Amino acid sequence: MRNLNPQPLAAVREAARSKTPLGRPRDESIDAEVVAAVLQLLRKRGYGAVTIASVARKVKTARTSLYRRWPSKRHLVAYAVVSEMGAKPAADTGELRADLEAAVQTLLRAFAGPLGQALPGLVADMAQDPELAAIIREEVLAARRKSMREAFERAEVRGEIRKGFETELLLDMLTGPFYYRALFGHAPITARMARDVVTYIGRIVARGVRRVPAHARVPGDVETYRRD
Amino acid sequence: MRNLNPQPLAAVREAARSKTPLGRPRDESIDAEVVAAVLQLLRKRGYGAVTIASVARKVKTARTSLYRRWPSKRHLVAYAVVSEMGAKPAADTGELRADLEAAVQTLLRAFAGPLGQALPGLVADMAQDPELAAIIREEVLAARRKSMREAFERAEVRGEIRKGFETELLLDMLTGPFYYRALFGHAPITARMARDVVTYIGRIVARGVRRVPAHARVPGDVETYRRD
DNA sequence: ACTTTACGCTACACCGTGTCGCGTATATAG
DNA sequence: CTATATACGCGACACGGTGTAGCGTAAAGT
Repeated sequence: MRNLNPQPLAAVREAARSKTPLGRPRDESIDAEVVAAVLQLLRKRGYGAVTIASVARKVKTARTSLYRRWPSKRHLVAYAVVSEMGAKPAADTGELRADLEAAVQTLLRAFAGPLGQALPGLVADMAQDPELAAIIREEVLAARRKSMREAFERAEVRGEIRKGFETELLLDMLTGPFYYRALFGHAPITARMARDVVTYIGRIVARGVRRVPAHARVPGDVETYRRD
Repeated sequence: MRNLNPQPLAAVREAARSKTPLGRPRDESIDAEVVAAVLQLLRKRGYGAVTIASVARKVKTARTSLYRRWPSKRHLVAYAVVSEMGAKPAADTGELRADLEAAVQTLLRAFAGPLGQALPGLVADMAQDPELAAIIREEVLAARRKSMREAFERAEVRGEIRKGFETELLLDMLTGPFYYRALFGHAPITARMARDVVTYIGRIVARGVRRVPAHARVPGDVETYRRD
């Protein structure tokens, strides 16, 4: 979670001395309630409805109490989203297609929930706060990408796919369409689409492809694209 | 441009009567200066620096004059971006790869300019204003998508690629990575990456691919992915 | 008791959006 | 030339959201 909730200076000392800090302890239940409130507001009324005041009202606490825990609204929302979208266990079925399908299903579900609602506002906040951007990338995106990257690596080791791909680009082509559609809304995000993306990615990396020798070509076997 | 600048009620009557309206005419030079000012602010200081006041100051006009022309800041920014990113001529080289490369080059350049700076804020505004979202989709995205879609269709007619693809998805896989990287910044947008995307898309659609008959397979010719 | 921290509250400063009304400038219609 | 209609520049304002400061009080440790 890193720097998202840097406020408890007392907690730092706590970790250092491994003792209970001093003074009145922080009400830990508030953290969870705030996260729940943010996610609910996000889902039901969108990013614009998430204000410090609206969250405080929902949790029945004071605005200033929230500012004691998070230095800004951005950090608050990021904390909530990261809490919800924490690292997921990476699927390892022994087959690339199934691994990727599992990963894509996770994306599908994520965009139906609060993350889908938060995405546009989150992206705008990230653009204005590089530190926040780094946190979101590392805590939300990196975990998902890592599991998919490893799926490709395992497939390569198994000899299931060919070698030498720009894996990062494959990841972007696999998941980029989801973000793209979620943010611009020009096309719906469907299970069918998720399936097709995986199929197409598979076509890129698949082995078992033989170049048809020139003498054996039939009309229509145009080979515009060089293959290696 | 459609509904982005709906203010000139007089202009409606003008069009209806095809006469000069009445009263003091609007200073047309302001429109162009405003667009230039918005784009410059966007490029140099980012979306956050674009406020009605900052634009008015740059153009040396009054805030209220801007509100007479555009109903909100969102409309103002959208108008500027659409003015800059108007429909581009579609490349038609007779070869899919070259057509796609041209389209992708356009994207590459666009993200280096004001659009790249505006994107996060624009996306957030779109999420809060469905009407604005529709305008941006139609005026900015649709034109680019159309030219790429037609490139695929021409290639299909020429027999350069196979048939039956989800073209919309191919478009998303082709351009989604650019938007994805521009918005999240997890990887740079480079000429190399642009080239590779086109290569990979080509691998998906290319003909000249023959399934290796089972009796002719050599070890390592794993065929996990069904092909049709 | 004393110290230290958290909590809830009120008040405030700041900034950006969007609206209103005024006096003035510039066009057309009669 | 007068009347009408619109645009312009200006000042003022309401509204809402962010973030800060200070107060009295509550809850822990020493």
